[in-house]
Amino acid sequence: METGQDRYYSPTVLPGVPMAKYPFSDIESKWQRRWEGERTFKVLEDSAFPKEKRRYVLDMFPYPSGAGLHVGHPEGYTATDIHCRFLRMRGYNVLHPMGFDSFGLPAENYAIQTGTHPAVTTRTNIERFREQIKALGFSYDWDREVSTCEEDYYKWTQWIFLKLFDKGLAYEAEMPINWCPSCKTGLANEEVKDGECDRCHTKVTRKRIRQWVLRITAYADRLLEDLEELDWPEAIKIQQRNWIGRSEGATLGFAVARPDGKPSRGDAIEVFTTRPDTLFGATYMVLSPEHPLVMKITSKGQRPAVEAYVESAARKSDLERTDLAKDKTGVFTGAYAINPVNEKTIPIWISDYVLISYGTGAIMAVPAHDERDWDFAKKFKLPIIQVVAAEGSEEAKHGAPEAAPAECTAAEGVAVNSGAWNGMPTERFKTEMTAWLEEKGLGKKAINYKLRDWLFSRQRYWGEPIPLVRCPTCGIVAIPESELPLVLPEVSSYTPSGTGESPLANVGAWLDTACPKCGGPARRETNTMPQWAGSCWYYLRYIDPSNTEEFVDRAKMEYWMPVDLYVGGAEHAVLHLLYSRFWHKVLFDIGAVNTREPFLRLVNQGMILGEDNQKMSKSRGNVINPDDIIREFGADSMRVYEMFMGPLEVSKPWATAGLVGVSRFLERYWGMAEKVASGETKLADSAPGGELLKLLHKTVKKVTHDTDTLNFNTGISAMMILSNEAARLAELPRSVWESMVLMLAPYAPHLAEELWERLGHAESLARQSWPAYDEALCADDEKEIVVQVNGKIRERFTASAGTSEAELEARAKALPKVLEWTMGKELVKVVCVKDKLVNIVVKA
RNA sequence: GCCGGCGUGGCGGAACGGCAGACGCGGUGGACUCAAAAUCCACUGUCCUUACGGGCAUGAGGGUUCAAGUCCCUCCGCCGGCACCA
Repeated sequence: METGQDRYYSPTVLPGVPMAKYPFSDIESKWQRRWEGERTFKVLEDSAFPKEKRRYVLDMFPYPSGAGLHVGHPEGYTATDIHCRFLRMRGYNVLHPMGFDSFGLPAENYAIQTGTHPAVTTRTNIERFREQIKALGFSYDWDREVSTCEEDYYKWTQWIFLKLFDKGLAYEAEMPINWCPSCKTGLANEEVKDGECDRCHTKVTRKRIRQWVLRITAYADRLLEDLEELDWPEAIKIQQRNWIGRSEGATLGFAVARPDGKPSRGDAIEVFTTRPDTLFGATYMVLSPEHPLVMKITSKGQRPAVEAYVESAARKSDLERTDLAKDKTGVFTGAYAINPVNEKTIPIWISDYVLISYGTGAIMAVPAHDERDWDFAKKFKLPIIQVVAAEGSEEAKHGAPEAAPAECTAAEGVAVNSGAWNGMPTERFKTEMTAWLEEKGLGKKAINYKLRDWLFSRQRYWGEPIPLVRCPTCGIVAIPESELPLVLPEVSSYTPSGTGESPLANVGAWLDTACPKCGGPARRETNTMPQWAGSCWYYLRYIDPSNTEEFVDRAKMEYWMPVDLYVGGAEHAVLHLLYSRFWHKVLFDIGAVNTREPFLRLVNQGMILGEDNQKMSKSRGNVINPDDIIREFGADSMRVYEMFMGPLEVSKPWATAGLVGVSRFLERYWGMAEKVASGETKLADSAPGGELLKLLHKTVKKVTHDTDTLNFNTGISAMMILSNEAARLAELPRSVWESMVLMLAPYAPHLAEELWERLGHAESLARQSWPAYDEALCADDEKEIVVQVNGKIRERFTASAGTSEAELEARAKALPKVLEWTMGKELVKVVCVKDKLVNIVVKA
């Protein structure tokens, strides 16, 4: 249907949008072939580049879904590509790789439906993704591509797991886990959002199964502290800090009281508190329903009620337990504990507002100074005693009644109703009380984290098999490194087995093996690793992707690491970024990497929304497909438009209409080249002068700076201004035109290469020197000086740059317009800013 | 509820505490054309004024300052994260 002539025009995307005129399709495929054929972007560890002239610029690699690329993917990829091309032109050796995060549920679910092996689906999808990514002309070194589901990759994922296992950082536990009934697999805490599965939004339930767990909590402090040294968005650091949730306080024991009121010898209830200063206000205790002491201390009379409560709590999902947060529930156990500071007997309750998984699973309740305890005490009519008073208040000075305050407050202040400590400020009281507890052997300083260990096993097929065997005599045994990779076997059915085990449990021939230690019969681990495993270390494999001896060569790793710039979506704020930091630190500890942190600088690109300002989604029908855009407008237009839309870090709506402005900008370059070719514009060898020279240098300065700092939108704007001016010229100085083409190159590399070639250069401009600018030529000789009277602009005049403030003031005061506004008024003061303004302040 | 981030023309967005609205889209008028498209030129925050000019404008209200979109306080709205973590 298409004729040669209207090949570049299609009315389908946006009727009424003008056709593009330059032959971008031919140009883009030509240069993509050239780059590929000549390995233009292949990069080696060349020692001629000193350390400071090397850069590792990393994109978050995609999961190759069946839907193909959407316009969000190329945003970050374009940004890094522009930056990398710029760096190469500035003489840097740049590592810029791409790969695929290719284990994961979608391919496996498709396999369950159709019987197609996930590897087949995955490879097809990767082909498609790679093609789409290449169509945008990114300067990746494709020789370094990795794919996490390939044996020669996951061999090393398994190898790292064994290192974790050797270090005691991987352990097996039977515990209630987050279970997604739809994915039929366990989930890490980080993968549960609002009680729903992060991936499929099914409500998560609880289930007890045998699990592999990684001891990420052992690294909590380092994961927290080392955030300080990272050049990451503050928001992401805060999210990680909150997720780790470090809190300082004390643990202390409360003895359980015997019927006669004396402390029993054996049972003490240990609690964690961040407010040891409020101990005198602890009027009751609460155990989590799962607390091991519950049944032991419960009195006969309360037993039926307690048992019923424990059982109903067990039946509730985490979501229900937190959803019903507003209304507290609980049951008295019939037992009492003794408050160690005043030996008062206080009742012990159980309630599900106390979590078994945090702290000790038990609390001392201080209802006067904790909102949750307050609600609970009010509901069950438990005593409330104020023990903190606002500094300077009446209570602080003269003491408070031993009763409930008007309202609950967690604010700090000074102690009241606290015996000898009365009047002591909270901060000091905390330390003194902790010291007192330590001295008496009742408690000690303690630190707690919200972070939980990482539930690492999945009951699914399409992931890295965990390289362990279970031997009846030797227990859990790691398989020897020489047997890696432990290859994922073929299965007849991908459906998870009903028992909650992975489909691997049904592959007898694979399952039954010999124990590597004793040689006796043993059974392989059937769980696989979560999707995060492969992405935890892929940035290291890019450095040495085909090494069969090591996960990465030491010298090469030292050549490139750490990653200088990492660009990707903010959705990985805690998950991927916390997990990889953890693995990296483990690798650091075993001497396998040379830096404590993997990613020095992190930038999150904002989301690209649909034209309706909503999140792009199939159901909303507002999805823009990059293939269509490339076909209608070309990859260069797509690249430049995505960068022109606004700052990289913010979310912004797509507007195909806005794309035409960028398209026109690129066409102008083409048009200029055509005019040069036809002789309509003369390409002059003479040097530019005057305003044009100044504009050129200003533009080079601006584009240099903005490309370096990733402020692409304003850089493009500067090039537009220059090109608007240059296009008017009948005589175009060659040096101006060449600089324009070179500056355009990182942004619209195909067009720029074509224009460069038409300028008579045989070599690609990929490593041409970036244009230089002369600071002196960036400054204006004449400055427009604004004259304000009482802060309002009344007049302006021009003065040569650097004119003294005194002269500016004199000239400003003499202007007729200014005299009109100041006549007959009292002069208060005059503010002068060199090269900018004069503000005359007068009074009526 | 708590913790972040953001509110600027019709739209996307610019703006070291110093000319608010760069650049682009859209719109209006004009040139070119038989006509259109493309291209080029001019105008384009808003109100008052024939004009010259002037007033008002960066979510709302206060404050600091000679000067505030920018700094501080209060409030409102939107987006993101966390959510009984003792």
